[in-house]
Amino acid sequence: MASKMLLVDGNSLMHRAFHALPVMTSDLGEYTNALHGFMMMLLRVMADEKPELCAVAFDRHAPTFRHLRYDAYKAGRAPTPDELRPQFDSIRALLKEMHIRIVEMDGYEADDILGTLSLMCEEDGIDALIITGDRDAFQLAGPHTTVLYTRQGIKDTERVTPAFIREKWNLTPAQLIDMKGLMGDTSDNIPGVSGIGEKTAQKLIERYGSLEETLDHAEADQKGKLRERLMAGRESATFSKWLATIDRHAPLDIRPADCPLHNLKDGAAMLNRLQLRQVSARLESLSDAEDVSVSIRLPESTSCEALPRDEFEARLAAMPAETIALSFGTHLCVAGADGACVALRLGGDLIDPGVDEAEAAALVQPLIDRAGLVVLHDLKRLLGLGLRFPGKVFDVMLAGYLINPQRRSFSLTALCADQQLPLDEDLPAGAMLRLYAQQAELLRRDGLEKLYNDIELPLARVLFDMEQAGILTDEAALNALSERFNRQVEDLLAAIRAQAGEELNVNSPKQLGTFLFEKLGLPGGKKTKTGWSTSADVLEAIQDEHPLVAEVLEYRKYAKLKSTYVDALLRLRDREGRIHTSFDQTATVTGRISSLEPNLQNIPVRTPLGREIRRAFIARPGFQLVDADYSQIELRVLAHMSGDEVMIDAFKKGQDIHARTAAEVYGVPLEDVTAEMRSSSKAVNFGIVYGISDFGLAHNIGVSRAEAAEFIKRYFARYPQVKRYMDSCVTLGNTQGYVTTLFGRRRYLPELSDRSYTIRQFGERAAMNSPIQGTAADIIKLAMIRVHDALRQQGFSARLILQVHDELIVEAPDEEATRAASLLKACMENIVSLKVPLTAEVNIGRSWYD
DNA sequence: AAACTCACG
DNA sequence: ACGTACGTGAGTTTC
Repeated sequence: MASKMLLVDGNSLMHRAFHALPVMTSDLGEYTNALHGFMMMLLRVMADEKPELCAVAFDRHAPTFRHLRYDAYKAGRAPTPDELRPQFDSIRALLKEMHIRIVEMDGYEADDILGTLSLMCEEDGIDALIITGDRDAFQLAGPHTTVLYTRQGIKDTERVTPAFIREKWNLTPAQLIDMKGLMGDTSDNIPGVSGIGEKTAQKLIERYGSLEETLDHAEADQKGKLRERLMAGRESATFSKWLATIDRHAPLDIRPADCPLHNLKDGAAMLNRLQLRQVSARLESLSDAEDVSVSIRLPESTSCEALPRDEFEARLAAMPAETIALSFGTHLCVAGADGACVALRLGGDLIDPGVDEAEAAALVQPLIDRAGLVVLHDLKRLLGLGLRFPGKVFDVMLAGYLINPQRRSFSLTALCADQQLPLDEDLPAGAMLRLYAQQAELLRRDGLEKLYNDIELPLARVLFDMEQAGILTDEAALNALSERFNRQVEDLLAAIRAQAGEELNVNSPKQLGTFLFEKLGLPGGKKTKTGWSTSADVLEAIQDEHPLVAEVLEYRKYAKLKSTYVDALLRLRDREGRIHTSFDQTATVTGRISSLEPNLQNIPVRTPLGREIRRAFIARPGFQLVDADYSQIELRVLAHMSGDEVMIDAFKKGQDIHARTAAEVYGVPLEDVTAEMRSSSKAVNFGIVYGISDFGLAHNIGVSRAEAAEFIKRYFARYPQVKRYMDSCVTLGNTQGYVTTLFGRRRYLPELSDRSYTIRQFGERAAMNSPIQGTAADIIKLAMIRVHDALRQQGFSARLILQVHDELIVEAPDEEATRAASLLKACMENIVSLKVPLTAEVNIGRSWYD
């Protein structure tokens, strides 16, 4: 395979980065915004393209006559801003640290150097990739030279190839210079022919092929104004073409092979000193990326047919099995990389009986057992059919989730549509092979391979085991609660209706709102789009106005507990009394997992009454529940990711973080912090993690917006690096279009460029919250895999059975409980090493309540 | 199916 | 002038 060289227009990219980003400084006051933008861009392209060679070119000032091109160029430009100029020295130093070759030469612009190097690449059989924000470089595009043009800002790049240029102007790359000779370029101070713009220039060059031909035929072919202009502008046009022509023969004393990339990480120290943490993180992940390239020969076309059972079985037995894809839907469909594709009709009706799913699974198992790689959709579901996958697996659903967690569906249909792959809904295995090839490339390009291989795929097996295990519930306890709640609901309902004097449906917000705010005339603000709001906070505010209001609140509490929890749990118990939730690994945009049918991640705990429900979740006889939860994981993640010294110090010292925050913000010694001070500081800490706004904080802790704003201001004054980090999240979201967790999980943020201010604000909060929430999710997922595997390897009977975001629950035999507790705690605390310790609190008890 | 409400981290 | 804390799932009513 030909190697690849990255050619960077240093000046152009620095200017682009500078103007795209707000001014940033290190704590020593060095300007860093252009550095940040430049490096993010460069590292992203490196991650995407994996070049072996790289050089960065800079313009070099040269005051002699020979270097007219440079002066002409310079004359048209505003002087370099004071905040940018010093950053050129810094970028040179940084590139040196990273062993990236800088190329510059008196009298030559960066684009001459890139033109020369790209020509050398063509001679040496190397693919050249030129990164620039200068459209002049388009002329350099060729069969082995692609221009990555950074558009407005630095997040978008356009791949400019000869085909692209042909598409857009119907010209060759070289003809762009002729066109420019005619039209000129005000930003580069190229005069062109006055009165001729892009459209006319393009038409003329398209017709005559070159500037010279155009000018030679002007007198005979043209008439009127155009003829006059062309004839008058002849000299200017020729000069302009010369100005626009990039010199591809600069006398450089290096060749592409002299510019290998190596030891990029040596730049880390300088990045840290400049506090370019995001760049650091990206540099880190860049070098860590594994190369798990896919090599399968995809068949030209797959025609697939449904076969009778015997024939199907025979074809499977004969199928080559280096790589196979299989899908269970209306058919069991199996495709091999050789293009063979066979299917078996499943679960039909009485007239046209298909084969039973479990039976079909048994038929295909031998093929799976000898397969080198099985491509499938939703491993966890297939495990549920009784299939086993001893070898390598590629799950297109999980891959799709990592590639973009935001899409609403990860069905095979949706994923294929996403990648523009045709799909036969009944016989999709062939399409799955193509989908796999495309996704594998995307995972590699986006640095998601580690997340896929080390987290999501192994986690699917862990979640499957957890779902199968389930959790035991105490039927008698649930029945008792049901009856107790039922009595309360009935009594309260009767009391409410008696006072109301009508058969009010308290469950109907519409009826309730009308009654409270219109019939009774209680004060209440209209809040929802359809009418009166009757939410708890509204009702709590008017409790004293009428005794009925408090009773409605009471009623709601009991009704909720009964219907959503107690009764639902009773319904969902299996024969042994165990409840099996389903974990959805692709439901959230941040990387958390969700739980459904029933949702065991929102079992009440905050109120004493609700907490009673946890008494019904128990260990089976002779077993204990071992429960461990991370303490303040999100704030610890924030401390790590922001690098904030104060916050890191608090966690290192094992301090109560909310009290420490209060001490900082109120400016009092830790021991003088009152409960009230701690409580409001706790709310601010939550707010920080959510992406703070003064309005939100004010709303939450019941102070004025101005007071909340002041609070936030003082907070950021004491935690300046948190402030800086939050800002950088938003900046990153804007520049690259997404934010990432510590492990590289992405969330795209189209909201940031929405027309609506409200939606953009939302995007900013999501940009701040997602890396934190997502990193915490990554960490606990890793811990789950470790716990699951460790329990088995060490011969425990104990099993992981539940996850509630920052909490893991294991069911362990009595005699294993203590050891399981230690293992759980150790796994969770040591799964990653951050700048602050992670701590997990463990409890052992017969019930979840305990 | 959407809206409202409320349970959790 | 606008209108907001982040991430979920479920039961009920209403359209």
